[in-house]
Amino acid sequence: MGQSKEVTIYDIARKLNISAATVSRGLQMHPCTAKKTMKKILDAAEEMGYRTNPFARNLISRRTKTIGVIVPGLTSHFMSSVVEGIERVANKKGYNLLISHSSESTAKEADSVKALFNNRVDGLLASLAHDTKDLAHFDLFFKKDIPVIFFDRVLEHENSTNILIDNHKAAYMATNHLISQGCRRIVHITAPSLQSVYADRCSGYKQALLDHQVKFKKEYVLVEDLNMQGGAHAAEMILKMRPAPDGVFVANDLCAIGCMLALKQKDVKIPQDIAFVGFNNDPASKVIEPNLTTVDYSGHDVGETAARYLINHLSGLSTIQDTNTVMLRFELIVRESSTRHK
Amino acid sequence: MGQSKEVTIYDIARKLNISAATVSRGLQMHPCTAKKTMKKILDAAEEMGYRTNPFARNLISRRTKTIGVIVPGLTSHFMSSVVEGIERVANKKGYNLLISHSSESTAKEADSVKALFNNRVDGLLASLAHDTKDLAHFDLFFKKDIPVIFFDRVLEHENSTNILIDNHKAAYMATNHLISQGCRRIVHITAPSLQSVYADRCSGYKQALLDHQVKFKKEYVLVEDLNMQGGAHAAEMILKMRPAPDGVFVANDLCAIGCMLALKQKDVKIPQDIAFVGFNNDPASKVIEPNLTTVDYSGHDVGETAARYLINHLSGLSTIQDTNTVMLRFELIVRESSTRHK
DNA sequence: TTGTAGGCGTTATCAT
DNA sequence: ATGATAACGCCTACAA
Repeated sequence: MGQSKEVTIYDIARKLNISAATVSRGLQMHPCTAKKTMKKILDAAEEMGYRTNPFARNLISRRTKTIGVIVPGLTSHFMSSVVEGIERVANKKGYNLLISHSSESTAKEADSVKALFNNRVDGLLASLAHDTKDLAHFDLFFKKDIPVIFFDRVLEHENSTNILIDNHKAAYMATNHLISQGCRRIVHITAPSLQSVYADRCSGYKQALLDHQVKFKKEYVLVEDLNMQGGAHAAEMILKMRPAPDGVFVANDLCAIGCMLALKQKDVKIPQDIAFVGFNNDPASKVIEPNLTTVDYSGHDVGETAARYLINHLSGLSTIQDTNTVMLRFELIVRESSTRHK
Repeated sequence: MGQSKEVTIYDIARKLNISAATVSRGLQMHPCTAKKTMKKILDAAEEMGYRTNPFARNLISRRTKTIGVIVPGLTSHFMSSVVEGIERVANKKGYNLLISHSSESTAKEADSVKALFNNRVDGLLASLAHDTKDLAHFDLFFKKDIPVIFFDRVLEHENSTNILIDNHKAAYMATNHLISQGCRRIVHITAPSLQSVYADRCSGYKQALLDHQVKFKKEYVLVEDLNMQGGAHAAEMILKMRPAPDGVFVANDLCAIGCMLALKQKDVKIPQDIAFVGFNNDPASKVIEPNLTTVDYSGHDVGETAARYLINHLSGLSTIQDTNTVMLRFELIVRESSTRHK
């Protein structure tokens, strides 16, 4: 619409009676420019409302200063924190973000990959949809050696760097904690997902049982959508089990909460009848009563770390290949939902 | 790093022994291109792994097909829903999103505006930081007639379109509901903010009191940060009030929840002693006990509407000027926290 | 229907 | 230290 024409370096050059080349150098603070001319150029640019045209620049530099981000969804507290973290770092380093969400659909994820590829992002940060079981749709990037970093929801793959926490250990600690509180019939609720996050949490759970001579029963592993509704459904299963379970380790807080609410409605006492541990430290874990014991790790850290790694790599400051997996710290936060004795 | 060289229309032209211009037209499905050559071109493009260079294209078209988004933060369920909505529409229409968050700081907001301006976004969607009290930092856009649409957290201004709900009416209904439940000493918790969202909610509250001959007391209006901590702080104030209030209308769910938790800890009974209504239908409102009555409106709708308006405008399909404010629908969802009689 | 040629705003490589 | 000039990849009159 009313887009008035833009000021170009030629306009500045004309006004100052110098060449466009000099203006270009002045704007970039190129060392071999006379201090005086540089100041004149910068002042004129400011005054005339000049802004550099990123497209002309990118056309030459062949880099877009843009990072693509793919997340399964934005509405979870964890994921939105991650994105905030990414944005903070990217902004500071002068990178733009192209964000898209897959809504947990591999098809959409693939579309996003293609779209971001066509937009020529310099690199990609991604967290996978639940039903994504291989990384074939990322081949566009792998083939061209455009760096891709996966975070949290990752899959093993040689061509990529993964940023996550030690899910096996976290799950081990969570289960361990339940055992130490006296639980012996411990249910595990996990996602219908092929990502290692969930596989690792499940294996940590099993390992803890094993190490304490608590027998693993595969009926105790419930596969549900990891939201409140999935939790409610799991509660129905749990209510039918005989003997009744006395502990639940859930791979996600909201699901745990949905389960707790459903059980409470049936007058099951938490933690006396059954104790709970969740995962992710969602704000709602401090709202549910009793407050939910959970595994805490910072989304901001995940996002910032991922962005920093990628940008360092893009700047040639570091190589990615040598550290294929980055583990961030986490912490088990003990609250009432799992505290059976004082 | 190994960025292999890109295929250009010249490469395709050479291979097919035709001119680059024809290739260009073929790729755009320009009507006056022979069907046969077009097919050849598209096939060759596919086979050679051609992807159009958006920068060369933008350089000519002077449009970036990019929309800037500024939000105060991403971690609230509402805001992340809005962004999801925006992203969905933008994607479908072939627009990219440049997202930044102000962390509720006007200074950062101004930085983002400048950054997005320099990136030449075609338009802007923004929701303001709490302490933003004028739109001067958006002048860059206003002066160049680059469309800006504000949503939810808006400020009155002639140059912009606002997308929100009728906050006055929603607050009126919320307060009304408390009165109908028998509450007469109703506290209102609001933000230390100059946005009309909060002013309108406050005025709706006052109007409802007025219409029911309930006296307005300015001590009943508490200004707090709208998060759980702010709610806990408000609870302290409420506990000191004599006579004790019997209802609270909070401009935000999380704050309401923080307040409820703090009061419950002091053995105040909800809703018997004091009833609650919140705002936004955050998922946590179904976790707190008793479940929180709240005003529901869809973040997805807000985002999709905002994006659609902007894109229609950019496509010249509609004009923005004639409808300066768009009101979306909302609904009061009554739950136990405000239900004093059955 | 297709080809020629010029330009979009920068940057980089030469000279000067 | 500065200036001319040629890319960068695509689009679009205009001509053929």
